[in-house]
Amino acid sequence: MTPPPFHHHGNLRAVLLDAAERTLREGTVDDLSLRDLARQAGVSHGAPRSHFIDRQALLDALAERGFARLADAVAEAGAAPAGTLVARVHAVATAYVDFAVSDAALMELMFSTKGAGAPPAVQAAAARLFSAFGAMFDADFRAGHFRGTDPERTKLFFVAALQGIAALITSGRVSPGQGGELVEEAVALVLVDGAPGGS
Amino acid sequence: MTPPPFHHHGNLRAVLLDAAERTLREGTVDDLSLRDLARQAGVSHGAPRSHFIDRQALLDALAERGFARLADAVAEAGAAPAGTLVARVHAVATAYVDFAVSDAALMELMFSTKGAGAPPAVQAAAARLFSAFGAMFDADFRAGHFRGTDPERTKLFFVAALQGIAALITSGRVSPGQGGELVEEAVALVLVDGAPGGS
DNA sequence: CTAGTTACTAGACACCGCCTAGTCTCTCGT
DNA sequence: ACGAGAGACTAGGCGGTGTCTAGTAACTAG
Repeated sequence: MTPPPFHHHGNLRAVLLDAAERTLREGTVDDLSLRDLARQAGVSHGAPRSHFIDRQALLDALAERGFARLADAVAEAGAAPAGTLVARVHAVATAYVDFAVSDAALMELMFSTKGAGAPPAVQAAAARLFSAFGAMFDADFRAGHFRGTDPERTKLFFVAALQGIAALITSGRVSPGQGGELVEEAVALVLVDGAPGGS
Repeated sequence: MTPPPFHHHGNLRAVLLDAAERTLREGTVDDLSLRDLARQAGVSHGAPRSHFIDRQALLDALAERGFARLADAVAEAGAAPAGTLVARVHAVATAYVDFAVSDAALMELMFSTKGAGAPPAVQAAAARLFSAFGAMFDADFRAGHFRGTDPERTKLFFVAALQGIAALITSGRVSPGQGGELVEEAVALVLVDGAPGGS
């Protein structure tokens, strides 16, 4: 049953990434240690080097995964066919900051790739997230349901606001409850009919 | 003239903090090394321990300083007696994201203090920033010049938006130019008369 | 069957944060 | 005036980390 525990257990890369995500969920990015991950996986401290040339390479792979997961979560939240526009926007916004809050360390890692130094893979994953975000409400933008003049700018502003709200929550500056209020404020300010859908 | 270079040169703490800020301005937070700072200051590797019990203590002191500087910058930008409301809000917003962009690593450090684990000094400095931010436009809030229903919530949302814009810029997701546009969008959305003051 | 590539082990190096002991200097109470 | 104590700094050591290198075992292709 157990594959020969010697060499080539084959999925070390995935095991390391999973362990890293687990560690990341209950700590910060600098709690991540290649040697510790290797220990958790039961391999020697040099083993990860076969899959990640660098510590940074491990971090990049985690960021790429994170962007993909976030894009999925956002897309799923926005794919509700029924429901008002404001409800859908609210769902997307909530999905975004929920992800950012529950995976705060991952989020920090995703957005800490300095300048243009990020490898193409994570840049592509990030671009996929943003384009999915943008395309989701294009029709509603054209229908004039959003405030602002330039759709592109308004969309970008919206994700900026969500990002900032998440940052304020994870840094303990506001409570999760206040965070929810801020999300409502965000959708209220961005839509021309900003009445909260629930009330 | 030169103070005896042996013991007690007295301002080691300030020298270390200055060197740390310099290092931080052209690198990330984990480029900071107590030993390296000691080397820069020309003291032994154990010397910093007289002033900072921890590496974290050094980081906390940097964060405290950062909050104070940010609060000053914001207060100065908002203290222009003449000028329209939108111009003043725009100035404050620009000051905020300019600081966040030019001192990106410091900003990350300031907002990475996990939960309530921050020492009282930095919490106080952060509170001073936020209260200054809030008190600045209280009269205008009461006069109904801001959108939103709850002033407190709108103010918090505003700083969240600025924080997010800064995050998008420093992570290379948007250019500084786009950042400026996003700032204008932010003040336009937050004020009832959102016409840009410059045009 | 052999050659090469890949996944892993094991050891070393330099760096780091942290701790401890020792030394020097300044200050303060008597 | 002087001795005690506190503070600032030096020097050394410990465990941990990332990275590099050499060696080994397994799979794969010719």
